[in-house]
Amino acid sequence: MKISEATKQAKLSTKTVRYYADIGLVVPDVRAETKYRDYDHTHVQKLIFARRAREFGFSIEECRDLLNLYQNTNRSSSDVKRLASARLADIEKKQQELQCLHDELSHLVKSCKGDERPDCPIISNLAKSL
Amino acid sequence: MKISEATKQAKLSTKTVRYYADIGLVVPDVRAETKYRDYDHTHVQKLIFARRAREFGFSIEECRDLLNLYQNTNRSSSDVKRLASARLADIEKKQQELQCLHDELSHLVKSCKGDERPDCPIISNLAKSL
DNA sequence: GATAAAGTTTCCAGTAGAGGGAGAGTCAAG
DNA sequence: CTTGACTCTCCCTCTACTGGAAACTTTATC
Repeated sequence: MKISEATKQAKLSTKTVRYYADIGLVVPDVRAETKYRDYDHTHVQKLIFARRAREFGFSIEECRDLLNLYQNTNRSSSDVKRLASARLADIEKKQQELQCLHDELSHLVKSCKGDERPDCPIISNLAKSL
Repeated sequence: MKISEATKQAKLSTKTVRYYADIGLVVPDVRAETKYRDYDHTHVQKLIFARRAREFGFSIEECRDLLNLYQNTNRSSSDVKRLASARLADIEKKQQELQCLHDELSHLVKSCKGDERPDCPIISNLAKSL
């Protein structure tokens, strides 16, 4: 199938699908005469797999690893679990950071009257050198 | 003062400080004869302000807005509150997304045995087209 | 005063993960 | 046969820097 059909099934943009071909993440066949990319069902499956992994926040390189594990029927589930656990740890770290930010900023927002006067604890706090 | 002293006080890298000068965020004087950037105390204050705003996750353009509000003694605190509230909403949205990701991924990680066998619910789930 | 080391300058390139658009070739329908 | 829809490659843009090279200035050492 041509690229538009593949993007439709995989729910990705043509730009993204071409990009994934360029970087070797999901590489279709290419019709020699027309230079058109030619995707089959397995390519589409890999695109879907990649999209979902990206949605989980895996980087392109992690997606590459996961796709290799996906294709490798000899893999052990521990290999996959290791990648996913690392990603989970990233998420948890990010969650903690965001929680700190949220607490600080919401405290500032609450303490700011938000009226037409210039006094503003948000600005004052940002201006503190620590 | 020269750039290295400013970076030291503001706790930013020289690369970053020069970048901020280039994009017009914090623009120092320039010694005509040597072309060396010349920072004074108010420049350093702005650099610190910008660093802290960045740490709060404000974009460069938002930092620019906040710096304008910081310098504008006629501003109303509601202007600042509006920016900070928008940023807070961003953070809360991101937190929700991360929570969803975390729940899904931790469920998958828990359900994966992580042994030497190839069966892996993580891979199976990523391969689902929805 | 000479020289070496450290600091500063500009400029160019690269990062992740695409998106936008130009200009040219290809394909299917009317 | 032509028109419009696709597709191709190529280059530029974005964010917020970081790294490095070559040239210049300042500072420290002898």
